[in-house]
Amino acid sequence: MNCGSKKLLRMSYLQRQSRINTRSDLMKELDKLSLENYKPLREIVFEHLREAIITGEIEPGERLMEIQLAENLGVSRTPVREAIRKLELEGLVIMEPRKGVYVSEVSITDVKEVLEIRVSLEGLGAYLAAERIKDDELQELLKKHEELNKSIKDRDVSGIVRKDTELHNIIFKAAKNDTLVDLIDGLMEQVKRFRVSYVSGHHKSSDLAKEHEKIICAIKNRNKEAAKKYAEEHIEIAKKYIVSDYNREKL
Amino acid sequence: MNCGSKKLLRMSYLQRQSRINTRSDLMKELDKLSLENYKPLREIVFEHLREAIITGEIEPGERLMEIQLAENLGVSRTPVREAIRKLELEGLVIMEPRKGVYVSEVSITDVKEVLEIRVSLEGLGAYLAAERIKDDELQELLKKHEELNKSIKDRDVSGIVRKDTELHNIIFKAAKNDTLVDLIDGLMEQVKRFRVSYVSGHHKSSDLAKEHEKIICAIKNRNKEAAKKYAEEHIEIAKKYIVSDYNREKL
DNA sequence: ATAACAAATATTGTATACATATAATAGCAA
DNA sequence: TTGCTATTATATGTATACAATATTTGTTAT
Repeated sequence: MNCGSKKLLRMSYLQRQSRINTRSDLMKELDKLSLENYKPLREIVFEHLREAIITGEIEPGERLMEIQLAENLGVSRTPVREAIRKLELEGLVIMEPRKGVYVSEVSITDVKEVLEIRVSLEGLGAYLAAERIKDDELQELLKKHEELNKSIKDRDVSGIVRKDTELHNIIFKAAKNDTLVDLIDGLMEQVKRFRVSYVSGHHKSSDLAKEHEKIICAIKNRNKEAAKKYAEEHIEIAKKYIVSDYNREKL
Repeated sequence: MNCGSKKLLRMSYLQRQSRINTRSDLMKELDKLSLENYKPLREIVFEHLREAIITGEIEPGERLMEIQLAENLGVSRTPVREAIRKLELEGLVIMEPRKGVYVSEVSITDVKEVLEIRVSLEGLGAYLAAERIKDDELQELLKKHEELNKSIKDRDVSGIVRKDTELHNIIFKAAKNDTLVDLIDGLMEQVKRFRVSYVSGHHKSSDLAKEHEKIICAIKNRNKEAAKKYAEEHIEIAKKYIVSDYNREKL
């Protein structure tokens, strides 16, 4: 595993210079800005490690050693440890006290469980969105839908994945339930780690388009129950493809 | 705020004695046991603080200061900091970098959001339970239901709350989705912090009994859709009572 | 009195030191 | 060899030291 060039992070710490005593208003303003940008090292390390785990750069089962990570990142053990505590609570790593920390494995069972839940939550999101979406959000939704269809037509896979994610995010935002958004985000982390793409290659593009169409129409027509039903169906289908992809790969 | 008698925790650290070189098998066995029981200080601190926050012993908005907490608990800042990182990820505290850590506020909006989600998840739990429950789990469920009804008949409020929680837990266990269990647990923390009891005093006992009856019958009959519907209704009603309790209190 | 600045203080952020436990290795007896 | 103990190395757990920032207090000039 390669965590990037050594001492990469140290700069961001040393950059912070000591106080200048008499300063202009402009300097104060600049200072305030740089403060707003300030992130503790533990945050940087946390995000870095999370990214590395989710993308698979650090593989499941691999051990995370504090000293080694600290040296690679050019920081001390303290921020690394604090970052690891958060990863632990997110379920990305497993701690065995006094033994060490290991990147947790994601089984197909875990993914099935998560998607089972996501079926419900996506249904809820669409239901609430149909109830609460505002006009400008609806416009945004329709626009994103068109963009997605264009990506589908162009067979631009990475574009499809991106636009699809954005589309779902717009719906969740429109549902006006921040807790729901956070919950989904946390859940999907597990799925992302599982190597199959969320938008399966076998999920026929034409079907995908139709499914979205139905959901969006229902939301537009403020038909809550229909929106819920179609959204649930949509994820249910995606789930089936992911599972069958997995089985295919297992052969 | 009083976090208990000073130096309370230090014992658990000092208890761990240095190694005895030649030891019997029995001693090894004892050692293994004490190891399995071993919890890092950060865990103890974490659980302690979480409990204190959930019960309201530490109030929303209150500041958590590392040195003070460490002194009160008789530990150093390190385990306290690591515990706080976890509380932060759970949303129980809010961190402002370089400023401090504050116990997060729980608004009625948050509670509404959580319960909105819980309606869906409880429905999902009952649905899956109806599909997957095993005979012994069903027996356990029926037994708990009787116990709950007894508590209701006796007007034993704390008994009702306890049995109700246990009943719901049995259903979720039967759903065979561990992720779902963890998710619900995390979510309900927020509601518990909100001072209204989850089983509202205004939720008529007779209704409560009927609602449970319907859910359990549906599960028993393996009627998934009905189980889902009744479970959703049940939480929806509870949600209404909690919200109206809140409004009443606000007067 | 009050605003602005400066010094002092308290608190968080980070690094390091020390203690203890686990793992790995080597030596030794049966 | 095999199994045990002793030894060493390495990693984690905890405490403390140091650095930088925020906050409070105090002082001075207006």
